[in-house]
Amino acid sequence: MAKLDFGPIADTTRRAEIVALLRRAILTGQLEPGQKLNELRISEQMRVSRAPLREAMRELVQEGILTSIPYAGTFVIEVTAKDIIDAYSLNQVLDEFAIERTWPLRDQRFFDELDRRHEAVKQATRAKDTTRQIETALQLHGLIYEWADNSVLLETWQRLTSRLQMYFALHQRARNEPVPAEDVHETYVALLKGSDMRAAQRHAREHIDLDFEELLSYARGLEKRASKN
Amino acid sequence: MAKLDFGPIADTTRRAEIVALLRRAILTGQLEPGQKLNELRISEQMRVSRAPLREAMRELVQEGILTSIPYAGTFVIEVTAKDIIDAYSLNQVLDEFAIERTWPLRDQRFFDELDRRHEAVKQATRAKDTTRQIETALQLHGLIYEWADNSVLLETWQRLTSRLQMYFALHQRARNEPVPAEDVHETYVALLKGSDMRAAQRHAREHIDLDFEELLSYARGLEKRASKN
DNA sequence: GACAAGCAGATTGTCGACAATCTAACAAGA
DNA sequence: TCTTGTTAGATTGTCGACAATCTGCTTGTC
Repeated sequence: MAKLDFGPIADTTRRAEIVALLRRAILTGQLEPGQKLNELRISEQMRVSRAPLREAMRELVQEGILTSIPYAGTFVIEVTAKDIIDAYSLNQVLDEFAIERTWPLRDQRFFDELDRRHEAVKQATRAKDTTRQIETALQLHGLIYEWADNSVLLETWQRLTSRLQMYFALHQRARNEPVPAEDVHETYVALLKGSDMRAAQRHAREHIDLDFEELLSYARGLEKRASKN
Repeated sequence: MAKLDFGPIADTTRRAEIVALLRRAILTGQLEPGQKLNELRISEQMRVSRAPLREAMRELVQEGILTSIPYAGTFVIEVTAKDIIDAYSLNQVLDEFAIERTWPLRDQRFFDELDRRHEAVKQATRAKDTTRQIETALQLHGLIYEWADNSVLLETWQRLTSRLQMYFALHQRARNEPVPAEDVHETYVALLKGSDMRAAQRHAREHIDLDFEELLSYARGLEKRASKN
């Protein structure tokens, strides 16, 4: 018997598809922070009744990218500078932990997958597809979490990723300029292939990809704009 | 004008109450791991239609204590030894981080609240109310997360707490014997009041309250029982 | 007896309609 | 003018019924 892994069949509930659609719209910034989601309007656009739509929205609320106020509505979360700082600082700690756990488990398959994802980032960069660039960069970054063999850690990372992706997308949209052409992941990948775990951890802690500094300055801009209202 | 803080009004949707009811039932072990939740039966018992019940269940799925398989049902998550180990090891890392962030923010109000929660644990212990003892112990433990001034960290902790509470409740149920009478939190509280942050972190990392060792041995028992099927 | 097809019951997924609540505009009174 | 009460419209929360899907049993065939 060949050990062929078929994997699970796709979820074919409307709910699951709605979740995917909404999530994508939020994470790419098509739905802006603070924006209200009108159930009737969306359900008509999607040709779906409100029941599965509402269930989908509950999931995204719990996922942390929507927020719900009873009898008032469901809204895309607002993004403050503090949120970004908080998410980033937690991400640093988790990175360190993920690298520590992944380290002894690295094997050829890990290195191959690392290269594959790195290549995907470079390709998206060449194609100037900013949305895809963010996606692939986060997937590259997520490999250490998938490899760390800790399901709770992975879940936590995935929740965090949603927000990070949203933050970066907003940032890109705001500055509205082409993404950096040079490859900022070269060092990261090289360190993960190397033999100095501490160095890899230090790098993760100090220099996150996708220039975090810029993201922060964007966040501070948001803060100022918000305080004026 | 007296600066009286009224705080937000209680959510009075059926959905929110159902969430609370179900969560409590799961975390106290009244609903056992792996058990299926029959929508019709539960909605009749609660005198509620299936719509809000289903929405509540979606929330708990996303919260990580239920799992859903399309057209098959929604089930209480199974608990494996690995889950417990994973949750615990992540908890160690988060504790360290939370202590680091809380440390410079400690003030009189912090110490007062620390004592208050510690007292609550002792009281539950004296009353031999095991469920409440677990709850209060986790609340005591959660103070450093509430104080760390990092919303993402707090959310992560709350998710983790759900599972930890469930694990401990299962453990207590399984061994079915009175809880330890002596106070295991004395050292923890003292260290948090002291001036040696490293020592507090080390304590959190090495000796978690509510004897984790026992919990693990229980988890290993689960593993063995499961492998027999 | 083994096995596939098909049927019946139970359960989940989805729908359309109704009830409860909120918001904003307007009117009445101090 | 400011406050308070009222009302209409829109939106969310909930309900009961129907459709889609799964499960286990029965039946028929070899």
